[in-house]
Amino acid sequence: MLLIRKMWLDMKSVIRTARKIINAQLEPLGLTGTEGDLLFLLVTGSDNLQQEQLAEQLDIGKAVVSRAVDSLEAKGFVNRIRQVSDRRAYAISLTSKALSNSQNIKDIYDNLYNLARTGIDDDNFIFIESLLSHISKNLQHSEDVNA
Amino acid sequence: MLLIRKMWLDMKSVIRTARKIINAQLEPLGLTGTEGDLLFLLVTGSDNLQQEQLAEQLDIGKAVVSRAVDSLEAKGFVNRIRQVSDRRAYAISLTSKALSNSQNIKDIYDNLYNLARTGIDDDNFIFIESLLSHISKNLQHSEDVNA
DNA sequence: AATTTATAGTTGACTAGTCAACTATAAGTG
DNA sequence: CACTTATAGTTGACTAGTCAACTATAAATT
Repeated sequence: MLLIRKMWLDMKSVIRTARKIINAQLEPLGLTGTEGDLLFLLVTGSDNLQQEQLAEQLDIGKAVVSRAVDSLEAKGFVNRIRQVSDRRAYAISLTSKALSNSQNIKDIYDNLYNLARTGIDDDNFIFIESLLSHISKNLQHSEDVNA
Repeated sequence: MLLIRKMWLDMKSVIRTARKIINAQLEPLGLTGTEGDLLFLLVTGSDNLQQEQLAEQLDIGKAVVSRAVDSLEAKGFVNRIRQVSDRRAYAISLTSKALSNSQNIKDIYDNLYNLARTGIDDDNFIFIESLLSHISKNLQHSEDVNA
């Protein structure tokens, strides 16, 4: 099989399997994968981000963020706080319920990350990331040109 | 930002952007991405595979293959041929319509592959694939254990 | 041969995500 | 200041994919 085809499959597999592992561990908290991603971002030092920023940092569309925040709000993990400086935007702030689960959430993601890089030393990990970033830019650039 | 978080985003971005590029080029042929993936597999030397094998080689569920083959059949690109040796299974065979488009389809995927690896030499490409495969196995193994 | 177990494919219900159209507010320009 | 353009968020329609239940056939076990 073509090497690149295998690379594609491996990337798909990594993302799919990671999603499954995360989902299974978030389930007892009553959270979906996207909701967990969002909370993880907020609990690791970036509380009070706007939805637009969440979308950008998670690399998903703002429609997904809008619905995930709806759901997190309904479940009592976050509040939308209308910004005075820009009345179109909300700051998404963590509730005490979210804070009391924050270590749990961090552990779930940290464990996944540790699992993923088991047996790969730091230099190689940095290297792989730089190559993936390179590939990503290659494709993105062509998208921009043809758009 | 955590390096691994960036790696995740890059992988997601590569897959998403590749999908968009492929979709845009398949559109004039009246094909979706999954249908294109399937035809590409069949035209690059593996005609008459069974659906189960297509699912495995594309790393997608057999439900997706079932529906994509339905659609490809309706569009006249493939035929299902009931196997005498195993009357549960079909061989998926390319029609002349598919064959007359095969170079076009190959070019679409080859161009994407060339674009992706622009500026990355062969050794590094082999290396990145081995690391991705390693990561994929790390995750998969934990899935197996916890299932 | 009859019974159980496994496999190929189909279908329906579901999840995650995209895209485009929309509302409301903000910022830039004549 | 009025007008245009840009931005934050929402919503509905759509796509790609998963999972589990099902049918039909095959293979293994008794």
